[in-house]
Amino acid sequence: MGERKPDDKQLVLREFFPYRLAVFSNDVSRAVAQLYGGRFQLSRSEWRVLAALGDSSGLSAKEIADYSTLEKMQVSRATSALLKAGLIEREEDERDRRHLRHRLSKKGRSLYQELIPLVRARQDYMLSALSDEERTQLDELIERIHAKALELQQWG
Amino acid sequence: MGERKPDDKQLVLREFFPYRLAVFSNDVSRAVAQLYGGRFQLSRSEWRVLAALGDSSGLSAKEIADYSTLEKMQVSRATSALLKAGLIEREEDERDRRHLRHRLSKKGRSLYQELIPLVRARQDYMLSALSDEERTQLDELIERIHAKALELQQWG
DNA sequence: TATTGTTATACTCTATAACTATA
DNA sequence: TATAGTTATAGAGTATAACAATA
Repeated sequence: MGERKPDDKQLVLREFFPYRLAVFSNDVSRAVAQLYGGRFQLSRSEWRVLAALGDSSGLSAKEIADYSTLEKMQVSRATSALLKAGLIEREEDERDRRHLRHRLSKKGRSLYQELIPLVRARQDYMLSALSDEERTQLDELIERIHAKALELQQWG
Repeated sequence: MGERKPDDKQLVLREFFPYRLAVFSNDVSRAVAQLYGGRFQLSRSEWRVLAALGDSSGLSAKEIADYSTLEKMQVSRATSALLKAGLIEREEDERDRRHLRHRLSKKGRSLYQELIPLVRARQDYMLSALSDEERTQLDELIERIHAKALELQQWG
């Protein structure tokens, strides 16, 4: 890809995969965050919690964390903020009072229904650069590298 | 890919491209950050500045920013920390004293040369999941989506 | 004892803007 | 006046750990 022969002692940042990927992912995230962060004033954690509850109502904090790849602490902060904003409601699970069951409020559901089509439209616009076949291919390539990355992470 | 038919009113987070990409990119970054963040105690900004100067010596702060996709402010903080740690040196450009020319110190060069092979090895391990052809394909697919993401970002 | 959820702490990242010095 | 770089500030992300309530 370049004027320079890659060797073991040197690294050209713009050709380094983790760097390219981080820049790419940030730009994709920013394109979506402009929506939920702009007019709707949601943080990324809050957006993910809203998306989790829009998809499956009645989740506990831990289930929201699993759904959204957030730490339980981030979920706790996000649910506090969303409660305060009146976008969600919650109540204790009668059968195990350690669990809090969360769901969207009427206001939250209405925001969700306004936001989702906008967010999907941006995703679809970005993916319109690819054919259906290419999208499947991309998914598969990503999954294979992801598995290797998780291996490395676990080895420490 | 799913038990649920995608529609316009609902969104399943784990099937949403920007979310999947963010999780993927974070895991790839973490696999590399374990190296420079662990034994070498570098932040991500510091690692990028080190990589910039290891590749091209004598850069100004602005040139480092352009090279590394960092804000000039992050560069300023990173160079301060790297100076304090004795990993870089700098001096005024004689022809324009607004510019500071940065380079790795002997200690910084030695750290760079120790770090780069480790970092490359992790990249190569992750990419070993793909054939050469697939890597080229992945690069191309990413670039096409990236261009769309930048369009959206600029529109606001 | 283990689990759910909250709170505390500390460091990093991101974004904006004011400020200085040089040109 | 424009540019290079520093500093200040505030909000958000990340990681660890202590803690209370419940099981």
